[in-house]
Amino acid sequence: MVSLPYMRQSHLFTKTVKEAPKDESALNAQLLARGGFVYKNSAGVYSYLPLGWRVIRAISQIVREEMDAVGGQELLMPALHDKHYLKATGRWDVDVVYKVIAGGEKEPSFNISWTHEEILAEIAAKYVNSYKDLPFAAYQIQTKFRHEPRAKSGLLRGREFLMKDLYSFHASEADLYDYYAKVAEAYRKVFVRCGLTAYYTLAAGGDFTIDNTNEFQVISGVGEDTIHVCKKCGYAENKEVSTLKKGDACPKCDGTIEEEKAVEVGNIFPLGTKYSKAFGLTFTDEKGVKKDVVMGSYGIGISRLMGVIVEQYHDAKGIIWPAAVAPFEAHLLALGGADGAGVYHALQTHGVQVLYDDRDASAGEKFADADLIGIPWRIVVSPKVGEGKVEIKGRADDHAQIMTLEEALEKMRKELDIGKSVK
RNA sequence: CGGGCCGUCAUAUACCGGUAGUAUGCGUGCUUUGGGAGCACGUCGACCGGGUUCGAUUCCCGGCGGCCCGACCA
Repeated sequence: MVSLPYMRQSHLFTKTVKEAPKDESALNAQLLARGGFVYKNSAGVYSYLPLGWRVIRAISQIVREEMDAVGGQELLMPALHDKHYLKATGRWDVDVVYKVIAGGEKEPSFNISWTHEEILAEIAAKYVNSYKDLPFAAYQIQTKFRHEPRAKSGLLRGREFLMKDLYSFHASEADLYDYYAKVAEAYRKVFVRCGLTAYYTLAAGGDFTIDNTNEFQVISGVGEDTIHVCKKCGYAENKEVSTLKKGDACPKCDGTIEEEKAVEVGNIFPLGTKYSKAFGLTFTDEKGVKKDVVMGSYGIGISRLMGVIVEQYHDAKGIIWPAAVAPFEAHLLALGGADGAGVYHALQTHGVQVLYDDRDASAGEKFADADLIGIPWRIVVSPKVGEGKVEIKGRADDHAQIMTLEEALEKMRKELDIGKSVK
């Protein structure tokens, strides 16, 4: 069934809760749980409920558009991986890998997906023969499983999470780095569209690559990383590889280096030929010489992004979704016994994604829920507002205005929240 | 994986070695209707296992689960 761009709140099977759950202390998890966006099934394992899934889909759509724009071809790979994949690259015994023991077996013969370099390298080996088959890039949005020793911070570090992973295949390192720069640019666009200020940061590669890599970092007190950043020109280094320190002059401009906690929202890795070699992923070049394909990989944590956005966009009353990722565009409240059905249908006719609070609830409860859920525009119909008029208020605005529906539609069109800048 | 804290109605909490209380929610009815309404009645609870004890939800041990700090990490 297709998820409709409009909904009556009385039909929504989830409810808001007034009090923060005692088993969540991270702000993103508290607000998302209270609003009915997510349900925690285990530590670091969440269900995305109807409202939350709409946000995930909005973020995914932005990511898809930008990946498609740099030639990414979307596919979907399996979550269940035979052990030969990780054995081939020596990663079978990496400790975050969840291994699967089937009924009747003593030893695990599969693992569940923690990353897909091996899977796609093997697939690519079937189709790539010549330099004429290169370059290309493919991506998926899929669930990753990692046995984190300590899941924490709500959606920011889970054991199961949604990730977009893009892999690129090249005839040369030069071509890889050319594409790498294009993906970095695409990532900038993704984060801008999601309303985030993300710093392009030099970092260490970890398990995935031997080279230094680059990460996109959003400054936030809940971050697990520490970056050295010049806020004037946007130059940033992860503290783990940085030779700079707080108070130093920026090496790129006349600004000053600051030290900040940050959340990694994206990363890009030059992989080289490690995975190509393991799976016989070779091509024949113009001179007839057989060579290893050069690979890159590029990740964005989709579910983490939802958590980060909540950390950045909230107030004491609830979430303030940037319009681009909001579950709906408008939240229609019928108060004082008014019937909002007419306005509800009119908004639909004008293509506005609207959640209609038609519940038999008090005004205070509807206002509180609207603030908590955080849809960008709140539209009220009531006897007080008057026949033929609506009251409209942006979630972050202090005051509401009364106008005709046509004027309200115009206002919403004009004042689209297009997000913050990127450095 | 080391350390700390914590498991009580659906939710948030309180008390207690001897009949587990409050608020919210939920149900019914009436009254309400612009910032989580009021009244009445009703409804629902001690994570699991073992030990100590006349008696354990309470104390002890173990398990399981959750959160936090650290290490590690999208």
